[in-house]
Amino acid sequence: MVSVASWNINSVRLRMPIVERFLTEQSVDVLCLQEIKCQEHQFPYEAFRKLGYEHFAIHGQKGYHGVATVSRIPLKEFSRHDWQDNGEARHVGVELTGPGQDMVIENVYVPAGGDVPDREVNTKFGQKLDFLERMTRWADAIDRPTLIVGDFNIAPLESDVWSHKQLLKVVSHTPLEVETLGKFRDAHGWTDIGREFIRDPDRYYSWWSYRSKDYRVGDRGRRLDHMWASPDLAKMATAHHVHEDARGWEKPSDHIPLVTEFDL
DNA sequence: ATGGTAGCTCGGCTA
Repeated sequence: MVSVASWNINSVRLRMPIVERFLTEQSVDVLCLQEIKCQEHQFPYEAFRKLGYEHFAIHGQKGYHGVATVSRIPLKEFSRHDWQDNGEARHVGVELTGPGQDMVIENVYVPAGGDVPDREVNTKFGQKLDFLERMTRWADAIDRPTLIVGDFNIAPLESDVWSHKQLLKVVSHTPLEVETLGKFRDAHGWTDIGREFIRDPDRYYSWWSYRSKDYRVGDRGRRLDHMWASPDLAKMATAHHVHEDARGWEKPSDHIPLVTEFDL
């Protein structure tokens, strides 16, 4: 049995108290973090080692973005893709070398894409689409069982957002983004593990904005975080957990952790 | 129609 978690942590240094709480309570084998907002040398390695997590693949940068895969199972880092071609730290790929041997885990932080869903007036939106298209070309060539997790910054289904109608022109839920993410899915035949366990049209959110006093009011959430697996690997998934309570913890991230368990 | 909050770092960007 191998369990893998994904969590956009919005500064790993500031968030260590709730990371410790999560790891102590859930005891996952591998934790994939996005938005660590620090450089490799600033990463809180010791705090993780004390909890039994001694294997790391960190791709950081100063102040923004950054991803980290932390594990109590030995791993080997084997790739850092720059699908935006601008030097931002948004991906790290590892291969487990202990239990769950040969499993590949890709940890990705897709660009948010700015406010205006038009690449002519908003460069960031174009960069987001370009990132997804380069990732799609990469996925087309994958030839081993792979799990890709992270903050995709897209909520593809109507049941992934609090109001489909009100978010149709909001970056993260526009038809163009959903179509572009659909091409990525089709390039490898990914299985959306979250939706295998919480079927459409059931409500499933992983993010609530900080820009309201109480995230519970109106429940204006979106499912921006995902765990997608190669078809054969997806068949080995035995459970999926959405830790919504973490949004209400002390000094929370605006995203919550997702966990998938595999019988390998 | 607008502005609302958070983090990094100390002005302004990113989300």
